Amino acid sequence: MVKQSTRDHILDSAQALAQTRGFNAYSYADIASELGVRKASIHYHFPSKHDLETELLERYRSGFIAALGTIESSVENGMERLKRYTQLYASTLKKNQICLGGMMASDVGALPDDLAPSLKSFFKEHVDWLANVMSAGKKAGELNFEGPAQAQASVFLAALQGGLLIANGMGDEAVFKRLGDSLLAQLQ
Amino acid sequence: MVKQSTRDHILDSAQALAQTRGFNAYSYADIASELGVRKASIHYHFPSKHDLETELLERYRSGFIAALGTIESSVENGMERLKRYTQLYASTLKKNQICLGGMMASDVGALPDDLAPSLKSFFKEHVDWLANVMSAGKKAGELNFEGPAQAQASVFLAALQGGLLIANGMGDEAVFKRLGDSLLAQLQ
DNA sequence: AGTTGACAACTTACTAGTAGGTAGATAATA
DNA sequence: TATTATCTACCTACTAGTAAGTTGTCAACT
Repeated sequence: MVKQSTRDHILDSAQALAQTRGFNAYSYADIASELGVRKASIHYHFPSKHDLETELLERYRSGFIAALGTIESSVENGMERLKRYTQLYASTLKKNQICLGGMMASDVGALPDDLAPSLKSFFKEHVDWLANVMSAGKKAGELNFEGPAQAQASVFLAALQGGLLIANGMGDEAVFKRLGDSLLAQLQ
Repeated sequence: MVKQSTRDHILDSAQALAQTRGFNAYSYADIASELGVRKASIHYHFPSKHDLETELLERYRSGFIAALGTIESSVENGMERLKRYTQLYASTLKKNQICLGGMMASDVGALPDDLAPSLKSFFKEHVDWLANVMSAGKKAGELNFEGPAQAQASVFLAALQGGLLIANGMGDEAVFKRLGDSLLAQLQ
């Protein structure tokens, strides 16, 4: 952890608020009071909320891609890779948060239109990564499923996103744990 | 369609707004202008926004239970019942909306705590209904899956909720269509 | 039949508080 | 001395919510 600038702190705070309360239920005042600075300082770094939102999504996207790279380089087995992927979601849930992408998707009707392409890419990247892992895992005999890997990957992603949503809504971590286990068991 | 009171119109409008923009991104002013009445009229029927939210969820819950009853009484086959269930979600997506329950779950961090029990019951009702359909369908040889029906039902619900979220976020109905097909095919 | 009272549904006109955003002064840093 | 970062102080628009008054309907009393 190198030097954390105010700018980074703002993004961190905004992200936590967005993933907890929703993309449209936090304000510059919330961030300011959390960081102990004035609202105007935040406007200095992010002139409009739209600027902040744009950067938030971009940072989340690239951060997630980095996390996927870490998984690939640290474990070889397909099943193990999927397990690690679900753990990424589980750690979000522990903070009573859902995926920023999922939150944006739910609030897309109240968000500026120009965020949509980036959000679309976010989901596409995840499905593609999962499909690759599944395809390779099947070939290696580590994973077992019928039909195209792409379809299987879509179901997997949707179930995790929905599971995160439901478990968060029910305030019950165990719901997500069981879901993840079932999901992985089906690929055995 | 019997007499639609202003009260019902308010609920309809609020529900549409909540399912489109999010539970915290619509105002009494939005509803008022949509209905052509004054804000104060809405406060007359629902003194606080909390009152409106509570009733919104209750109405949605009981409406959904009624819809599940309709499915049960109109089709016998388990696979057909699940298909009809997924169509309920698909029709929501057509209006660029997601499930009100899913929307609430995403915004639960910014919602009054006393809505939580009702939301929890909402998801529980759905999983239980799906588990019953699946269990009966398996016994009748109409559905095919391994492991407990409850686990299967949880995955099914999570995948549909997540699929709705993702398809809405991507602005692509076909994504949900394919997901529903895969999901049902896996139970064949 | 005509008046009265009560109530439901809705209005206008207002409140205090919060939203995002800006101008201009000031402090820290290179 | 510039530049960067932060501040105070403000603006306008909008938020949920309230008070008090107006309308229409309907039943009870005379």
